[in-house]
Amino acid sequence: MTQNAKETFRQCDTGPALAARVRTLSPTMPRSMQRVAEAVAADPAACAQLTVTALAQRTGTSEATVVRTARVLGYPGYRDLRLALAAFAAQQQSGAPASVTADIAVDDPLADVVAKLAHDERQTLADTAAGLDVSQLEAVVGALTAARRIDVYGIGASALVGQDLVQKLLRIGLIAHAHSDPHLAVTNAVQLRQGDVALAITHSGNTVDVIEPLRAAFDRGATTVAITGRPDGAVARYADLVLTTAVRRESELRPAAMSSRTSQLLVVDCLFVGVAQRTYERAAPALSASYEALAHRHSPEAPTAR
Amino acid sequence: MTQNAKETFRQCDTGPALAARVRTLSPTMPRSMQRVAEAVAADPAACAQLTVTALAQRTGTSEATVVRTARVLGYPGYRDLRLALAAFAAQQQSGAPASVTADIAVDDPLADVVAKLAHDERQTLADTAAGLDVSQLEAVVGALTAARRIDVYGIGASALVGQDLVQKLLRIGLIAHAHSDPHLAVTNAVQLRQGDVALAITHSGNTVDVIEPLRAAFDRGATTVAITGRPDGAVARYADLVLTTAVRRESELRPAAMSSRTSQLLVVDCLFVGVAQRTYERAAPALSASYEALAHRHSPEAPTAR
DNA sequence: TCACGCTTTGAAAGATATTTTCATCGCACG
DNA sequence: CGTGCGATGAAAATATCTTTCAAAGCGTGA
Repeated sequence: MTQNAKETFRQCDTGPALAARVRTLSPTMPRSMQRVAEAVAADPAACAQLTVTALAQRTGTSEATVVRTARVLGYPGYRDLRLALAAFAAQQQSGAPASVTADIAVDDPLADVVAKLAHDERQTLADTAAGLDVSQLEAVVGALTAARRIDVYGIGASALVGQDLVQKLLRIGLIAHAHSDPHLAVTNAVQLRQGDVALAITHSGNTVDVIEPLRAAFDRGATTVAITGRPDGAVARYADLVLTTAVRRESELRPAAMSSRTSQLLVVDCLFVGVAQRTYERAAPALSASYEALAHRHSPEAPTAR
Repeated sequence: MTQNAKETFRQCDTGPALAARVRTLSPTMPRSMQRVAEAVAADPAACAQLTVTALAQRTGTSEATVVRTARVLGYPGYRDLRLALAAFAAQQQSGAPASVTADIAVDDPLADVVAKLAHDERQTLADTAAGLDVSQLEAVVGALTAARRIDVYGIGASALVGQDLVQKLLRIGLIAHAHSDPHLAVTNAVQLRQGDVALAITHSGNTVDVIEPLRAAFDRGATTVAITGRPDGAVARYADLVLTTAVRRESELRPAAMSSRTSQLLVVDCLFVGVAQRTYERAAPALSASYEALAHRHSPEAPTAR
């Protein structure tokens, strides 16, 4: 039979993307949809066995809500979500032992803490990578590359991420500044104009201290970018471009700052590499130059692979 | 045959067993059922996307025949065969595409960059977790918990990691300072005494600017700790305790600073959680207090779906 | 504080998909 | 040349999924 042997592959990449989407989208959903999403994320294998009605009942919602959730997660309907769930469960079966997915307890031995934290950060990275909108990323890279001047706003843990970005950009010859003082940030923001880039980093998407300077830059006509876990947050109102980071459940011993930082740093790295690629002629010598310069600050030990 | 009563269906046999069963049972089947079985075995992924009607049409048979085939293959009905098919297909293609392990090229599309960076950082985390000496970690946590004062030294990218650690420790009531100015670092280091902790962060293990203050602290009798990728480096000479971070190959577009930072941050997080566990009585209220305090800095926006 | 409007939600109607039923067909054998 | 029996598909019956719509909830602004 001559069937259309061409790639009938659909975009429905069943893999980790599913869990990622659940975690990324979950916070922006209404309550009952969240319940469904949680149930699905908690036990995909079990949910794959359930009909709409059964899942609705189990989550204490209605069929309509289940279908709506499936839609938000990117499937045409529940039927397809179910298939993806089955696929996901199969893929996951050889995966992590349940113990590392549990929350960190006060009396966990340190070895477990290490395993759980590592697992969690790995998951965060996978989620972020899966959830990143590459076209937005592309646009941000373009804006950064062309910018006359780049201002970065971040507070608390996000301030460090901002500094990381700035360090990297400086290293390849861009003009970038990190601001964590809200007043100075605004003061500087009003100096920006079209062609400049203002970039705000906030996990919650609602941090006033970084939204204010971003707004100021926005009003001045600069290209504004937000790196946030909440693309529906207030920060997005003044952001021309939004890069979404994964959001994971937090707990007392695992503050949100921890996973958001991991997530944000991945985005920052992507930006850096993207810009470095596009300005390679200029960046490559700059990179080696800074490498050379640093060698002097190291003792003359020869570095070798261990 | 079996009526659809309470016959529970085991989904654990989705794997290669499916193909095997098709081959085993195929010869005993009537012609049209064979056609269905063949189609299923030939391209499970594609068949998983088809409805009964579609599969019947494609194989030139009827819905009834498809359902019968599903039954013979051991499933309660077509719906379940379809789920198994999806799971099977997912398992087949589960291995990581080799492409993500390759180095980042100047002309890689941004989507590949994201995938590669994420993959790499995930690998770094796994390596670090695997390579961490838990007994050393335990000792460091103990020292931090008991310390009167904690000084942290880091330069460049490691400076940010140091600040991250300090932010976290301050948050749970410890007295910690980050130093990235080598002179000030030494000046402060000589103030340390037994029972204090000095912690140096350096990827290369040979950064003079952080080794000097660590040495000063060491000479004063403080407990000295190194977080480094080179436990055989110069920094280890003045470190009572050494925590080893994973070292990955670097390249022009993927500076060492990138993966070392990921690695170092994991260690920092482990330290933080370890200390928080051991000082839980004090840390828990402090953590919630700082959380409360921050809430005021966020706008009162309610999260809503976009 | 209260009313307004927008969002969220579930009940039930509507549409599809799956399963069952049953009449017909094809083939082997008497 | 029948006759019997499994194989087969059309169509009915059922289960499942999707859509619609009205009511309830909730934040917003007067």
